[in-house]
Amino acid sequence: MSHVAVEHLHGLEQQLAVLDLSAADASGGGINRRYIPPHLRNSDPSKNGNAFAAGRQGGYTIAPTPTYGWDGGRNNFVNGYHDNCMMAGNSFSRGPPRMERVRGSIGGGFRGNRGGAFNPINAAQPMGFTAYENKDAGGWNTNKDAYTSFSNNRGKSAFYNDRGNTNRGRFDHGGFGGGGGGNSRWVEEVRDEGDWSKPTPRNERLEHELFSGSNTGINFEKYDDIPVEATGHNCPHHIESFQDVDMGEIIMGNIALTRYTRPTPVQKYAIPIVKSKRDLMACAQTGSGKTAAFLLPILSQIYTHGPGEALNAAKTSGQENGKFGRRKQFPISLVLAPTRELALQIYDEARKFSYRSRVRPCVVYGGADIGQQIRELERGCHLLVATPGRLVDMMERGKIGLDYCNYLVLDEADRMLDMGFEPQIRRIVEQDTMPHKGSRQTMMFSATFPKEIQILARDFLEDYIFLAVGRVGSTSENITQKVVWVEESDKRSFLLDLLSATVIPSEVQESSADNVEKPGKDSLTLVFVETKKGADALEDFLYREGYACTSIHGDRSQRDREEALSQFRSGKCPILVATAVAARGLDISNVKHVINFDLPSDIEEYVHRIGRTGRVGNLGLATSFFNDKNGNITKDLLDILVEAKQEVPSWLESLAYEHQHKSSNRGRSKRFSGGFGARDYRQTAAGGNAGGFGGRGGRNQAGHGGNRGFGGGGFSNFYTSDGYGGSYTHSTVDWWGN
DNA sequence: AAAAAAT
Repeated sequence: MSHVAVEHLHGLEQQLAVLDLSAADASGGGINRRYIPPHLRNSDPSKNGNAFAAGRQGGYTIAPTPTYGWDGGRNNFVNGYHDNCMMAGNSFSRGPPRMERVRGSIGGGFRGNRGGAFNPINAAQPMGFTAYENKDAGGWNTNKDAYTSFSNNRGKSAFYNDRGNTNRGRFDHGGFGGGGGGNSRWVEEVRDEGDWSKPTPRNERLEHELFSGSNTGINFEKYDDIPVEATGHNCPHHIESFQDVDMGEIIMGNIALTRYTRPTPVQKYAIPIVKSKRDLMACAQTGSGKTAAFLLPILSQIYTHGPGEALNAAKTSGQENGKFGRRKQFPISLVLAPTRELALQIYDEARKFSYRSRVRPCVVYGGADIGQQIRELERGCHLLVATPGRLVDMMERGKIGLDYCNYLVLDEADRMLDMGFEPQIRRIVEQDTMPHKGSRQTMMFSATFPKEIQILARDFLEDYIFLAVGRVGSTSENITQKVVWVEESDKRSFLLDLLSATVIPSEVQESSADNVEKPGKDSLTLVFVETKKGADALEDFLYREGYACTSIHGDRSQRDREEALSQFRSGKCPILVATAVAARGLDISNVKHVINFDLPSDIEEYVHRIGRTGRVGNLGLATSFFNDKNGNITKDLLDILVEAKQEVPSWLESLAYEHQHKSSNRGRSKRFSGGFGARDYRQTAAGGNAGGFGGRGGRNQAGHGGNRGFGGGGFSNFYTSDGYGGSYTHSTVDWWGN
């Protein structure tokens, strides 16, 4: 783990010039002054080193961390209990309280808003903490007063105006709850009205459902290699263990149940940042543990503060005619994600961390029955995970109000912009009833930090901390990347050869007993193709060849997509043929081999794809079929291979050379356009990073921009964006001319 | 000449 304070501030001017966000700062109150990203604002670089960002010339990319799962708890569970330790660096004294907004109360009388039979509290469970004992970890520290320990000088902010909370607050667990039997409405009220910081009773069936999933192995030493850099005003100090920051007994209990042992680097930094109510812009990949990095502290805050106004709004929404639809829900937290599968994945995590709490997570996304989703919402929704389109739909139907959404997360923000979601996102965040920035807390996650994302950060975030998370130390060395020349007509037979070497045919697989781990489960192969038609055709072909395989792409029904994914994950179908839909974000562990049957035209897409493999201890293999159709990716691919110290076929080298001299811009990826020009390189290195990440040394390819300073550490993948006077060029025309 | 996402 490195926390690097970069000493110099060269390049700041260039950075600002690049951004040129001056007059466009409309959201800044109309003052026509140059926008300076908050984390760059400090005039004393020695205190707040941020040449890191400054030297980046407007954008860089972090290659993905492979999809590490969590340790199965086999080793070193460190802590049994909270130590009530507050971080010395926590900046609770920062500025005015964030949640200042006070909403007028809506409607009057109390009325239970959920007549449904859903009973979140298992009345049959005995109350009292004997039921909470967790022999593994003792994570439930029942004596902890999470609520008061975080009050500090912030006190109860006005936002969490305790209207309706006069009877919230410090109930003993016995005060409520015991009376739950039989009366679902009473139970519902208990769910909302009780002390949100106290765990509700156990539910063994649910507990088993949520936490019995296999925990996949992880090598923490590798994680510790991931360099992280935080810049910004009064950046809270990072934590080293989950016990270093008080997240309350519900969270700690669920951490124990998930058998998370130590925070990943992004969690070490993000958790205290979010807990101290700061906005966050994090460059990190799925698989770095970022889902938990925002869910844990957000949920912790919600447990600590209770539902506040959102509760009353939800209660009374059913009473207002017309204005609100019946039972409009007012989530306290919203997570936006680009793909349906990713949304589901985040939702699944949220269910774990909201176990035994009063928070009810929901997920909405397209392609699924909206009626069903609405019914789920109406049973209560405190944390909503959504894809943008369906959420807008829900808002327009009056099913969701964002008036009390204190926590906003944009996950895979770059991806969402790439997919054209910006209008919907702005519609959701800026043109509706969501609290303004500064009133809400906003967290953005993105693999890259191009200009578009910086603008979004400027518009959505307030005085944010910028977090740059590298990837596992030598990830690129964990993944063996092969590029083979295969003509189109030979691809299928070549694929069969490849598969026969690594995949067990389905008959063999069927024969193994159910209780034995299927051989296929450990050798999942992900085959990427470029088109949906191609995916269908190839799946068909493989099926006829006797392989248990399935496919996922955007034309398949949502049900089929989810089915395919689960069959793949479970090893029932150890081969998945996929289009770009599966390239990013999906946390599919155990992928041993990624095959680029068709290479993508965008190097970033390539990097994301191969990032699906490469788990520690399970060396990953990525094989790409290359032929003369792939000219556009030649140069970038070469750069990646060299950077990752992979074998480079000599024909690729000469092709790249030819290509470079043949034409100028064409075929260059937008993010990597200009590649690693010497100019870029010098500026990045001179920007203060040279030697900064020392690490294991050795990234010294001539002309390989921006990497030397980071040694062998994860930052070797923070590519600078260009060689064109420093501007991040994003063409509005894509490779197909659309 | 594409994929994704609301219907």
